[in-house]
Amino acid sequence: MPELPEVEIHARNLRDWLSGRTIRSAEVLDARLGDDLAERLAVAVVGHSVEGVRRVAKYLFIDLEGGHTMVAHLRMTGRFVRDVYLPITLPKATRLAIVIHTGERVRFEDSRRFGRIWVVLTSEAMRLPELAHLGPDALLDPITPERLAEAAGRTRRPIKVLLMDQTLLGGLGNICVIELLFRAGIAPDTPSNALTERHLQALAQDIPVYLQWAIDAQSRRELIYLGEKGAENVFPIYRRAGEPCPRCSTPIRYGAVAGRGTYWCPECQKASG
DNA sequence: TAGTATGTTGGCGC
DNA sequence: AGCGCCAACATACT
Repeated sequence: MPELPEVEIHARNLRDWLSGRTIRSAEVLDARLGDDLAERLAVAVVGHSVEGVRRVAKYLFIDLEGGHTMVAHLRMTGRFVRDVYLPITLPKATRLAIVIHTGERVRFEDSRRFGRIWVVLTSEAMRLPELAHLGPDALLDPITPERLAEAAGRTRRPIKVLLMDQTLLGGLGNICVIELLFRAGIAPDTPSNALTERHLQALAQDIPVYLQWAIDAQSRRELIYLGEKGAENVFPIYRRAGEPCPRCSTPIRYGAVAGRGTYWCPECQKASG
Protein backbone atom coordinates (compact mmCIF):
# COMPACT_ATOMS: atom_id res chain seq x y z
CA MET A 1 0.00 0.00 0.00
CA PRO A 2 2.54 2.44 -1.20
CA GLU A 3 2.66 6.21 -0.91
CA LEU A 4 5.25 8.62 -2.27
CA PRO A 5 8.21 7.21 -0.29
CA GLU A 6 7.55 3.60 -1.34
CA VAL A 7 6.96 4.67 -4.95
CA GLU A 8 10.25 6.61 -4.90
CA ILE A 9 12.06 3.49 -3.70
CA HIS A 10 10.41 1.60 -6.55
CA ALA A 11 11.65 4.24 -9.01
CA ARG A 12 15.21 3.84 -7.75
CA ASN A 13 15.04 0.04 -7.93
CA LEU A 14 13.54 0.08 -11.43
CA ARG A 15 16.15 2.61 -12.59
CA ASP A 16 18.83 0.25 -11.34
CA TRP A 17 17.24 -2.82 -12.92
CA LEU A 18 16.04 -1.40 -16.26
CA SER A 19 17.92 1.73 -17.36
CA GLY A 20 19.81 1.12 -20.59
CA ARG A 21 18.42 -2.43 -20.86
CA THR A 22 16.37 -3.74 -23.76
CA ILE A 23 13.00 -5.38 -23.14
CA ARG A 24 13.02 -8.86 -24.64
CA SER A 25 9.46 -9.90 -23.82
CA ALA A 26 6.43 -8.80 -21.84
CA GLU A 27 3.67 -11.16 -20.74
CA VAL A 28 0.38 -9.85 -19.37
CA LEU A 29 -1.25 -12.31 -16.97
CA ASP A 30 -4.31 -10.23 -16.09
CA ALA A 31 -6.20 -8.36 -18.80
CA ARG A 32 -7.57 -5.89 -16.24
CA LEU A 33 -4.12 -4.47 -15.63
CA GLY A 34 -4.59 -2.01 -18.50
CA ASP A 35 -6.61 -1.38 -21.66
CA ASP A 36 -5.07 -3.15 -24.66
CA LEU A 37 -1.95 -3.53 -22.54
CA ALA A 38 -0.57 -6.68 -24.19
CA GLU A 39 -0.91 -5.13 -27.65
CA ARG A 40 0.59 -1.82 -26.59
CA LEU A 41 3.52 -3.53 -24.90
CA ALA A 42 4.16 -5.62 -28.01
CA VAL A 43 4.24 -2.54 -30.22
CA ALA A 44 5.94 0.11 -28.08
CA VAL A 45 7.90 -1.70 -25.37
CA VAL A 46 9.20 -5.09 -26.51
CA GLY A 47 12.44 -4.63 -28.46
CA HIS A 48 12.94 -1.13 -27.06
CA SER A 49 15.47 0.01 -24.49
CA VAL A 50 14.66 1.87 -21.29
CA GLU A 51 15.82 5.48 -21.34
CA GLY A 52 14.98 6.20 -17.72
CA VAL A 53 12.57 5.84 -14.82
CA ARG A 54 10.76 8.74 -13.17
CA ARG A 55 8.27 9.22 -10.35
CA VAL A 56 5.49 11.80 -10.25
CA ALA A 57 3.41 11.71 -7.07
CA LYS A 58 2.45 8.01 -6.67
CA TYR A 59 2.93 7.26 -10.39
CA LEU A 60 5.92 5.52 -11.96
CA PHE A 61 7.08 6.43 -15.48
CA ILE A 62 9.28 4.00 -17.41
CA ASP A 63 10.43 5.92 -20.50
CA LEU A 64 11.33 3.86 -23.56
CA GLU A 65 13.43 4.65 -26.57
CA GLY A 66 10.96 5.24 -29.40
CA GLY A 67 8.77 7.78 -27.64
CA HIS A 68 6.49 5.73 -25.41
CA THR A 69 6.19 5.50 -21.63
CA MET A 70 4.84 2.82 -19.32
CA VAL A 71 2.95 4.55 -16.53
CA ALA A 72 2.16 2.48 -13.44
CA HIS A 73 0.12 3.06 -10.30
CA LEU A 74 0.63 0.49 -7.54
CA ARG A 75 -2.66 1.23 -5.74
CA MET A 76 -2.86 -0.83 -2.50
CA THR A 77 -0.72 -3.91 -3.02
CA GLY A 78 1.21 -3.46 -6.28
CA ARG A 79 4.94 -4.11 -6.31
CA PHE A 80 7.72 -4.56 -8.84
CA VAL A 81 10.21 -7.31 -8.05
CA ARG A 82 13.25 -8.64 -9.86
CA ASP A 83 14.05 -12.30 -10.40
CA VAL A 84 17.72 -12.91 -11.03
CA TYR A 85 17.18 -16.66 -11.25
CA LEU A 86 13.92 -17.54 -12.95
CA PRO A 87 11.62 -19.95 -11.09
CA ILE A 88 9.73 -22.30 -13.37
CA THR A 89 6.28 -21.12 -12.32
CA LEU A 90 5.28 -17.51 -11.81
CA PRO A 91 4.03 -16.61 -8.33
CA LYS A 92 0.24 -16.39 -8.18
CA ALA A 93 -0.01 -12.61 -7.70
CA THR A 94 2.02 -11.91 -10.85
CA ARG A 95 0.13 -9.69 -13.29
CA LEU A 96 2.94 -8.74 -15.67
CA ALA A 97 6.30 -10.38 -16.38
CA ILE A 98 9.02 -8.56 -18.32
CA VAL A 99 12.22 -10.28 -19.39
CA ILE A 100 15.18 -8.05 -20.21
CA HIS A 101 18.08 -8.81 -22.52
CA THR A 102 20.32 -9.80 -19.63
CA GLY A 103 17.91 -12.66 -18.87
CA GLU A 104 16.70 -11.15 -15.65
CA ARG A 105 12.97 -10.81 -15.13
CA VAL A 106 11.04 -7.92 -13.63
CA ARG A 107 7.52 -8.78 -12.46
CA PHE A 108 4.56 -6.71 -11.35
CA GLU A 109 2.94 -8.46 -8.37
CA ASP A 110 -0.39 -7.27 -7.01
CA SER A 111 -2.52 -9.50 -4.79
CA ARG A 112 -5.57 -7.25 -4.71
CA ARG A 113 -5.27 -6.42 -8.41
CA PHE A 114 -6.15 -2.73 -8.07
CA GLY A 115 -2.91 -1.60 -9.76
CA ARG A 116 -2.99 -0.13 -13.27
CA ILE A 117 -0.46 0.19 -16.08
CA TRP A 118 -0.82 2.33 -19.19
CA VAL A 119 1.42 2.56 -22.28
CA VAL A 120 1.19 5.99 -23.89
CA LEU A 121 3.21 8.48 -25.90
CA THR A 122 5.71 10.06 -23.52
CA SER A 123 4.46 13.52 -24.49
CA GLU A 124 0.89 12.51 -23.59
CA ALA A 125 1.54 10.78 -20.26
CA MET A 126 0.41 13.65 -18.04
CA ARG A 127 -2.84 13.86 -20.04
CA LEU A 128 -4.03 10.45 -18.81
CA PRO A 129 -7.36 11.14 -17.06
CA GLU A 130 -5.97 9.96 -13.72
CA LEU A 131 -3.00 12.29 -13.94
CA ALA A 132 -4.56 15.30 -15.62
CA HIS A 133 -5.53 17.04 -12.38
CA LEU A 134 -2.53 16.03 -10.28
CA GLY A 135 -0.99 18.84 -8.23
CA PRO A 136 2.77 19.49 -7.91
CA ASP A 137 4.84 16.59 -6.57
CA ALA A 138 5.10 16.83 -2.79
CA LEU A 139 8.85 16.11 -2.78
CA LEU A 140 10.18 17.43 -6.12
CA ASP A 141 8.11 20.61 -6.11
CA PRO A 142 7.31 21.25 -2.43
CA ILE A 143 4.24 23.29 -1.62
CA THR A 144 5.06 26.77 -0.33
CA PRO A 145 3.64 27.96 3.00
CA GLU A 146 1.81 30.64 1.05
CA ARG A 147 0.10 28.15 -1.27
CA LEU A 148 -0.84 25.85 1.60
CA ALA A 149 -2.22 28.77 3.60
CA GLU A 150 -4.19 29.96 0.61
CA ALA A 151 -5.73 26.52 0.05
CA ALA A 152 -6.40 25.99 3.77
CA GLY A 153 -8.09 29.35 4.15
CA ARG A 154 -10.67 28.46 1.53
CA THR A 155 -12.11 25.34 3.22
CA ARG A 156 -13.39 23.89 6.48
CA ARG A 157 -12.44 20.37 5.36
CA PRO A 158 -10.21 18.63 7.95
CA ILE A 159 -6.52 19.35 7.39
CA LYS A 160 -5.98 15.60 7.01
CA VAL A 161 -8.32 15.52 4.03
CA LEU A 162 -6.76 18.62 2.47
CA LEU A 163 -3.24 17.14 2.61
CA MET A 164 -4.43 13.93 0.96
CA ASP A 165 -6.04 15.88 -1.90
CA GLN A 166 -3.89 14.85 -4.87
CA THR A 167 -4.98 17.91 -6.84
CA LEU A 168 -3.39 20.21 -4.23
CA LEU A 169 -0.13 18.29 -3.93
CA GLY A 170 0.66 14.85 -5.24
CA GLY A 171 2.04 11.93 -3.27
CA LEU A 172 0.81 12.09 0.33
CA GLY A 173 -1.43 9.26 1.56
CA ASN A 174 -2.92 8.19 4.86
CA ILE A 175 0.35 7.27 6.59
CA CYS A 176 2.30 10.33 5.45
CA VAL A 177 -0.44 12.68 6.58
CA ILE A 178 -0.88 10.95 9.96
CA GLU A 179 2.86 11.25 10.60
CA LEU A 180 3.11 14.84 9.32
CA LEU A 181 0.26 16.01 11.56
CA PHE A 182 1.86 14.33 14.57
CA ARG A 183 5.17 16.07 13.82
CA ALA A 184 3.35 19.40 13.44
CA GLY A 185 1.29 18.98 16.63
CA ILE A 186 -1.98 19.42 14.72
CA ALA A 187 -5.14 17.36 15.39
CA PRO A 188 -6.13 15.53 12.18
CA ASP A 189 -9.76 16.69 12.24
CA THR A 190 -8.92 20.38 12.62
CA PRO A 191 -10.79 22.44 10.03
CA SER A 192 -8.18 23.70 7.57
CA ASN A 193 -9.30 27.31 7.88
CA ALA A 194 -8.90 27.23 11.68
CA LEU A 195 -5.13 26.75 11.49
CA THR A 196 -2.69 29.59 12.08
CA GLU A 197 -0.15 30.81 9.53
CA ARG A 198 2.58 29.61 11.85
CA HIS A 199 1.30 26.04 11.98
CA LEU A 200 0.71 25.92 8.24
CA GLN A 201 4.19 27.28 7.56
CA ALA A 202 5.81 24.63 9.78
CA LEU A 203 3.68 21.94 8.16
CA ALA A 204 4.55 23.00 4.60
CA GLN A 205 8.26 23.18 5.36
CA ASP A 206 8.25 19.78 7.04
CA ILE A 207 6.67 17.86 4.13
CA PRO A 208 9.87 17.32 2.07
CA VAL A 209 11.88 16.75 5.25
CA TYR A 210 9.52 14.02 6.41
CA LEU A 211 9.33 12.42 2.96
CA GLN A 212 13.10 12.20 2.75
CA TRP A 213 13.19 10.55 6.17
CA ALA A 214 10.50 8.05 5.14
CA ILE A 215 12.40 7.17 1.96
CA ASP A 216 15.62 6.63 3.88
CA ALA A 217 13.87 4.65 6.62
CA GLN A 218 12.38 2.17 4.14
CA SER A 219 15.10 1.97 1.52
CA ARG A 220 15.72 -1.62 0.68
CA ARG A 221 15.57 -3.79 -2.38
CA GLU A 222 12.25 -5.44 -1.68
CA LEU A 223 9.45 -3.52 -0.08
CA ILE A 224 7.14 -5.36 2.31
CA TYR A 225 4.07 -3.26 2.97
CA LEU A 226 2.62 -2.96 6.47
CA GLY A 227 -0.01 -5.62 7.02
CA GLU A 228 1.92 -8.19 5.02
CA LYS A 229 3.79 -11.00 6.69
CA GLY A 230 7.28 -9.94 7.72
CA ALA A 231 6.59 -6.21 7.50
CA GLU A 232 8.37 -3.88 9.91
CA ASN A 233 6.63 -0.74 11.16
CA VAL A 234 9.12 2.14 11.10
CA PHE A 235 6.47 4.79 11.72
CA PRO A 236 6.25 6.50 15.12
CA ILE A 237 2.43 6.81 15.16
CA TYR A 238 0.82 4.81 12.37
CA ARG A 239 -0.74 1.55 13.60
CA ARG A 240 0.41 2.20 17.15
CA ALA A 241 -2.93 2.60 18.94
CA GLY A 242 -2.45 2.24 22.69
CA GLU A 243 1.33 2.49 22.53
CA PRO A 244 2.96 5.43 24.33
CA CYS A 245 3.47 8.60 22.32
CA PRO A 246 7.23 8.88 21.60
CA ARG A 247 7.13 12.50 22.74
CA CYS A 248 4.89 12.52 25.85
CA SER A 249 4.02 8.84 26.55
CA THR A 250 0.27 9.41 26.34
CA PRO A 251 -1.38 6.39 24.64
CA ILE A 252 -1.83 6.88 20.91
CA ARG A 253 -5.47 7.10 19.87
CA TYR A 254 -7.18 5.49 16.90
CA GLY A 255 -10.37 6.62 15.19
CA ALA A 256 -11.89 7.48 11.85
CA VAL A 257 -11.38 10.87 10.22
CA ALA A 258 -13.26 11.25 6.95
CA GLY A 259 -13.71 7.51 6.84
CA ARG A 260 -10.02 6.63 7.06
CA GLY A 261 -8.23 4.99 9.97
CA THR A 262 -6.36 7.70 11.83
CA TYR A 263 -3.81 7.70 14.65
CA TRP A 264 -2.91 10.70 16.80
CA CYS A 265 -1.60 11.76 20.19
CA PRO A 266 -4.37 13.54 22.12
CA GLU A 267 -1.79 15.52 24.14
CA CYS A 268 0.69 16.55 21.45
CA GLN A 269 -1.85 17.27 18.71
CA LYS A 270 -4.10 20.00 19.99
CA ALA A 271 -3.18 22.85 17.70
CA SER A 272 -6.22 24.32 16.02
CA GLY A 273 -5.33 27.99 16.02
C1' DT B 1 -15.48 -14.97 11.70
C1' DA B 2 -15.87 -10.29 10.92
C1' DG B 3 -13.23 -6.28 10.58
C1' DT B 4 -9.56 -3.85 8.56
C1' DA B 5 -6.37 -2.45 4.98
C1' DT B 6 -0.87 3.04 3.13
C1' DG B 7 -5.51 4.23 -3.37
C1' DT B 8 -8.62 6.17 -6.75
C1' DT B 9 -12.96 6.88 -9.15
C1' DG B 10 -17.60 7.84 -9.40
C1' DG B 11 -22.37 8.28 -7.69
C1' DC B 12 -25.75 10.09 -4.49
C1' DG B 13 -27.62 13.51 -1.42
C1' DC B 14 -27.43 17.73 1.19
C1' DA C 1 -19.45 24.11 -5.81
C1' DG C 2 -18.19 21.83 -1.95
C1' DC C 3 -18.43 18.21 0.96
C1' DG C 4 -19.59 13.69 3.48
C1' DC C 5 -20.62 9.21 2.67
C1' DC C 6 -20.84 4.96 0.22
C1' DA C 7 -19.71 1.40 -3.19
C1' DA C 8 -16.63 -0.58 -6.32
C1' DC C 9 -12.30 -2.86 -7.37
C1' DA C 10 -10.37 -8.13 -4.86
C1' DT C 11 -7.42 -10.33 -1.50
C1' DA C 12 -4.62 -11.12 2.82
C1' DC C 13 -4.21 -10.95 7.36
C1' DT C 14 -5.64 -10.88 12.39
